Amino acid sequence: MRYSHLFAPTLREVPADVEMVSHKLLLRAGFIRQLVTGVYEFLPLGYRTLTKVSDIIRDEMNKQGAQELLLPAMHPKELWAESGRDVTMSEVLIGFKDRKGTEYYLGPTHEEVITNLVRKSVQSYRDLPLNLYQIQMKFRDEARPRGGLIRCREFLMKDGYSFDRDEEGLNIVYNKMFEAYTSIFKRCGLDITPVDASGGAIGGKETKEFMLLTDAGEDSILICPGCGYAANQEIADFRVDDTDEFMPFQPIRTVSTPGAHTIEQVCNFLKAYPYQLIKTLIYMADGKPVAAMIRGDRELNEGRLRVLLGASALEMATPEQILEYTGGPVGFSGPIGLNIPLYADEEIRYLKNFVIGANELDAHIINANWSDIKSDITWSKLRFAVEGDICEVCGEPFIEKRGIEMGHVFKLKYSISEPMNAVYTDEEGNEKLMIMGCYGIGVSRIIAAVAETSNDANGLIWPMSIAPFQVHLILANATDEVQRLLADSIYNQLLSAKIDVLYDDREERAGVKFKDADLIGIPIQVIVGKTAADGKAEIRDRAAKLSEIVEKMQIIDNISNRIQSAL
RNA sequence: CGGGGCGUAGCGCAGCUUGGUUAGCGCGCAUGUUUUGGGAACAUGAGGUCGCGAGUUCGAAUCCCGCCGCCCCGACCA
Repeated sequence: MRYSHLFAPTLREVPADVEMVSHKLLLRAGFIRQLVTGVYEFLPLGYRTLTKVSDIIRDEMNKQGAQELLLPAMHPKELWAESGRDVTMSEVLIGFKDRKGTEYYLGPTHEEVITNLVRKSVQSYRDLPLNLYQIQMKFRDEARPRGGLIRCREFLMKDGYSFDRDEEGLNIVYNKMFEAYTSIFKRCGLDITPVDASGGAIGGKETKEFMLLTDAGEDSILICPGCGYAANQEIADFRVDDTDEFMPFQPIRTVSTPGAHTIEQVCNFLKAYPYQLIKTLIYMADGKPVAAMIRGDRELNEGRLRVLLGASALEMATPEQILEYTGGPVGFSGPIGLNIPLYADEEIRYLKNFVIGANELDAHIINANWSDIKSDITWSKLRFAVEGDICEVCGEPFIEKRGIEMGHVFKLKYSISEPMNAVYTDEEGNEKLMIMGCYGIGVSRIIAAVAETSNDANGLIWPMSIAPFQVHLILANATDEVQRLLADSIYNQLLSAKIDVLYDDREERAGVKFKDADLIGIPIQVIVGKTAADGKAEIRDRAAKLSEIVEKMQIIDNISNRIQSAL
């Protein structure tokens, strides 16, 4: 490709309000442009890299026996009603109507569509297992798109789905996909940490997220330096401190706390610490109220509570509902006298003389103890793990890191096949549910992740495997005939050798070309300049910033060797 | 959805507080001359619904109201 024909509008400056490094560099280097919030155009350079990432994914998926197909982006609403996810995922679904008024969604993920396809086409155990995937744009009405390609409303995703006869089959394909993912990220030059995770709205039991650990990450990851256990904060398992220290009980009493409805205000008013308070949170679980109690300085893990309750929808009660079920306003809820199910975090089991709400305006109860609470209480781990919590496995304290989720493998099991009745007939003629797994990778997000982690003050630095081109050939002075002849000759030789080359033949000053080359970040730069008179060119490593002067006869071999060793 | 910030030429910004010529600067773009290995110099020139709408006023980029869009921070997820 000749640069003079390339559509790659590089920028010297970027909008001041763009924060993330990858976002800035991908914009500046002419890889992407934004249409509206969370929706991007992939320019030729960006699309080349996207294609290279996709090809690596295909290669590794196919190696593990998966088959590529392409499913529709527009889904009839009824299909989503079958799985019930038209309700549970309603916030991210982007819908529209056709001319007849039939409702559709743009696919945010494809479990429904693929399960429908497979259940119609597969009858016998002989047709299983199946492992199918596609690479396609996904559409999600994200609450907050951010960071350029990090979090988009329209993004390229590889999504794969497996259908097996039994758990054993699922385990085999799940492990294969885990292997494939490990290889994919490695080949893309990403250092990825697999962590335990929760299934989220897609459901599923056993799941691993592939995390890129970076301060720019959106998720919190807890890592145990002792045994290597790593998990998303939402499910990280920790050991609860269950020491029961002796402490004399104080007389319980109700005190006036005018205007103090936050933990901080109550603490200031009562001269207490947040860990001496118990906050009582009122939730609506599938329409029924429950109370969850947790230490004042902790955060409730709604995922854990939802699992404990077996609820599909869990949301905080409205002020009106709180008034109805507790008799008091928001900020003064407490367990005494409540007529709704009580759940408490195990951590507060041995707390004594604690502070709780009195279920009336401007009043709290101090020196409360569990013997004062007559209702039944269900104890469970309800809070989020935090840095310093003790690893359940080995007893070492966790450290916390930030991460970006690059991929996810789930064992869906029967969560989709059951509501959608995806069945097959087994050897004995019995009808059985297919067991499913699903496997996703954010393809466009990989580009952002690599850009985020591999760059310097001058621009991007692509690994050979996914660089838009392998070689950036620079004709330093386009008006110098000797230079042009040598550069043309090298260009043609590289093309013949099937090496991906971008040839900067523009009539620009050398400095402009060097700046653009460093910004775009192609790993090998070949500079044809002053040394052309001696029949030599300069080969420069973008990442190491090291150059060598090479005789023209050896240039192609030198480059080929560099490419081979980089791949 | 809550909080904060921003919207003026392709890009980056000033002007707005205190309304008043023809709305300005840098980069980029076009033409010419010189230059030619790290984002050249000079000269000339083109380029604007001041986000949109309604209002106040003799007069609005500037003041008021409404809307839209964008970025950042939190609740949600590849």
